[in-house]
Amino acid sequence: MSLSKLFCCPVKAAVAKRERRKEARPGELLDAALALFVEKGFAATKVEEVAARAGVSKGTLFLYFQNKEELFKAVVRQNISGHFKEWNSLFDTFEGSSAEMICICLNNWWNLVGATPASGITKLMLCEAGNFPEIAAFYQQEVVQPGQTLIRRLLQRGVDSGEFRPLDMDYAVYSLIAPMIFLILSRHSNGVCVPDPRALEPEKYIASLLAILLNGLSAAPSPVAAPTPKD
Amino acid sequence: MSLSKLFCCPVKAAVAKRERRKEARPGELLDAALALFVEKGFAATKVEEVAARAGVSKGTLFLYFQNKEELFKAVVRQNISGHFKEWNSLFDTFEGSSAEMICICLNNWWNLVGATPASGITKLMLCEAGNFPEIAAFYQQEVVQPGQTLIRRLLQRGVDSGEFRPLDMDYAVYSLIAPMIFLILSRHSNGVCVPDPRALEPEKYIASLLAILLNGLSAAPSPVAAPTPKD
Amino acid sequence: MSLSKLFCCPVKAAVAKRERRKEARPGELLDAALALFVEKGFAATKVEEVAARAGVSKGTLFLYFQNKEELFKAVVRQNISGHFKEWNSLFDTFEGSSAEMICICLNNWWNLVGATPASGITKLMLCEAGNFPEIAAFYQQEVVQPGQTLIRRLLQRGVDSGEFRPLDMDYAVYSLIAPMIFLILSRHSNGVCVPDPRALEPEKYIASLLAILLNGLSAAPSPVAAPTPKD
Amino acid sequence: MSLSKLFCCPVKAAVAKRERRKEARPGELLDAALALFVEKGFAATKVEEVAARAGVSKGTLFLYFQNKEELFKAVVRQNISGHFKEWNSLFDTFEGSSAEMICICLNNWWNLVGATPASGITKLMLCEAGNFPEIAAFYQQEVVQPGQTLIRRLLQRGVDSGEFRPLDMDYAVYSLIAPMIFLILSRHSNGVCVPDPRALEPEKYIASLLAILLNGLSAAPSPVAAPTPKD
DNA sequence: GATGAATGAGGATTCATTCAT
DNA sequence: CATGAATGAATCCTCATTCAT
Repeated sequence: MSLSKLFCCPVKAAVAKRERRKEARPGELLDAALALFVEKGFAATKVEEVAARAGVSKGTLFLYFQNKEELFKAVVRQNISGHFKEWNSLFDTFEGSSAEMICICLNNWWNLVGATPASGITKLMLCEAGNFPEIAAFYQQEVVQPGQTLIRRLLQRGVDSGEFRPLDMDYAVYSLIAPMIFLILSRHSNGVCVPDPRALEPEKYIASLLAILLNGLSAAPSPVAAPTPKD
Repeated sequence: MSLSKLFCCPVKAAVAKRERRKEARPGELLDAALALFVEKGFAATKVEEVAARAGVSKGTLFLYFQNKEELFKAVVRQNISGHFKEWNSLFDTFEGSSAEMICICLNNWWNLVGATPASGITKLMLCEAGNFPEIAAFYQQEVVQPGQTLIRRLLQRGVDSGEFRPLDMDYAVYSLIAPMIFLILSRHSNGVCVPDPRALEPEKYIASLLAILLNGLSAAPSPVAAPTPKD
Repeated sequence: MSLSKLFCCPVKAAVAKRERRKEARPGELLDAALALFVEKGFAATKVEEVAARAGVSKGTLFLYFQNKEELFKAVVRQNISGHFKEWNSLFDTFEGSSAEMICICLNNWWNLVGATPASGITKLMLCEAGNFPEIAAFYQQEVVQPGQTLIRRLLQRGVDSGEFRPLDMDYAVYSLIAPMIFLILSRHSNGVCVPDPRALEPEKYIASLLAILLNGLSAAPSPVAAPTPKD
Repeated sequence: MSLSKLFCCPVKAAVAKRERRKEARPGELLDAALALFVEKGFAATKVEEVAARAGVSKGTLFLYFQNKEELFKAVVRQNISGHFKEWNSLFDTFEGSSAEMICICLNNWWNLVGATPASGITKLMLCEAGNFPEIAAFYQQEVVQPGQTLIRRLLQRGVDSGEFRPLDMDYAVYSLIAPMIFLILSRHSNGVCVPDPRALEPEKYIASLLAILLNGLSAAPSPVAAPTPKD
């Protein structure tokens, strides 16, 4: 063992405990804040609660975030998952059917986003969009737009290949988006979406949804034409 | 013109107007409160704003509602549409196909609920469910359960008649519920659901949705089986 | 007595008590704030103390002043006496000697400003100038400049008439300003200017000062030349 | 060059410097504190700012001073100039005229106190006297009283020698004290004393003042009697 | 000794609620 | 009934002070 190791390491170790905490703090606070903001909303969440949940005192929170609003913004920024690059490249290289691809995407999204705490951010944004227009705009740009674009490409691919029937893309995209938002909300809505959220198994819901949806999108001639309402 | 008219009538009229206003007060306050609660959330809405929007003073609000929380409850109660009796009887007497019925129901719902201010209540409940468990439970009982039951009957009717394929009802209901919730949210989410809410025409969205969904539900043999994901 | 009086007056009287209070509040608060700011400084004064001294609660203060800083500004604005118009016209019409005029001015100033609570504003400005640059600039423009201009005219009048010897006005003005500032400070300095402020009778101080000063300003040949320091 | 020099000397030097710094710390902190207290007042000055200005961390400040108040006291103590012994002995041995002596004293005071950072202590005391009664009393005892006594002896000497006219000493002393206080304040008042402090050259101000004052004090018969106001 | 992360008492500010008019 | 001035509990945020490293 070299001398430098003899001298450097203990120093490092001594510093470590405090340093590690210091570096962990912002993350712990953001996690606590996410949970509470999602549960109670921005206004109804007290900074002291956030601090307490993160195991620190009120004052400590303000060492890391200028104020409650900055904390909120940081929460949103941290939890906006940047999966789009990955998903887009998956899209470019995928060789199977579009139905298969949609199936994979939805399940993938659930595992990477929907099932994680990050999903709470959608509920948060839905509730607080009115109070944080800039953040809402940021979220729209970073999440809503890329997501919609990706889904549009997914569907277009199926249409182009003749796998799906012709679609009005401006509306068809929501056939996939709406269920994802619903799935997230059902987890945070205390019975307002789904009587017993625990009875809703996301994988089964996705499977059930896809069974209907993919069949509905299919280009194969359907004997049942959707009736047009004559209001 | 007689003196009595000059003096009495205006007074009478003034009183009448006032009386009418007096009786209208609670309603005006509830409308104002709904709008603001939906826009900003319960905690972030100031009672003074509500009063101002209703054209009365802060104090007056407290003549009609014990406190802010009671105001909230009243807002929810007032805006919970009691359309289920009507819809259930419609269901019992309807003679057409189930696809047609679903189509009518959705469009009907949009006109009677979705397009009215009452729809804001759903957004409100989604956001505040965590802070008002009793109200959430009440909403669940009065809206979520009956709604789900009705939709379940709707689908079951189609399955029973052989119009729809067999369905796992516990999940299939959400194929219809999710889009409705999404439609409501898109109006209140400031770009968080839909980049430009004004570009989303509800009637077209419903039509597009039904075109896919009813096709997907149809019992006619479909050449495209939903692929099962192998994670 | 006219009918209108019969009906209007009682109403007026009924409203009066509350109204009067409402109109009196800002003044009461400003008086309380002046006293406390002068005594303890801006930062060390708690808004609750100000409110308490004015006989109201914390919250009431914020009905009349946006925040503590606005309260401070309002205190300065209210207490900046606008005596300069009056003094300038006095100057224009005065017919006696300049010495006499100076004498009158100083005593007049003492009675109208120095002896009133408004004098505390000078101490306040001296202490807080660093923390409130804009207000300091405002004070400089509204008080310091006009005051200095007036004094300069006073002295110039005496020089022009041959009553006073030639003076370097840029410095001579301070022969009169310094004592006034000193007089004000002595009241607020807790022994830091004058061991026992109560032993300093302002009128006597002014008289003593004038006895020396006017003699010193006089154009009459003086047998004692001020020695020039050879550093 | 020997190795020992290469390795030992720098180390020694480094230690030496540090030692020197270590001993210098309290002084650097006191200087920083003086500057900031004078500029912003006691309450508005943050200990962290003081530490930063002194180039150390917040914690270090508390190694040298129990708390902020003790720091304040130390600042006052350090900056109270102990020139009185010196000046008193000068007084006892001086052989020239009293006018000359006053002239020398004022210029001497300016050079030793007025022009140095120590002068800021007067402004500080004036502003904070109300919040630190004990320190104000200490300052009064150590500075105000000796200063006043010295000036009184100065004037009395002139009166006794027939150089000055008879004076009411209780007030005459302030003819000299007021200008000194004014001179100090003008440096720290941001335009509240003097529109442009940089335009006020202290030496010229002192000269101008003495020219008027000594002439005014002179025993030579003056043709202008100070008029008595008849308010 | 020196550091700076952590603390929590203290103070500014907001806003639901009351009540005299 | 309606008003809006007044209240003070509740909350955000600051900063002097402590203490583990």
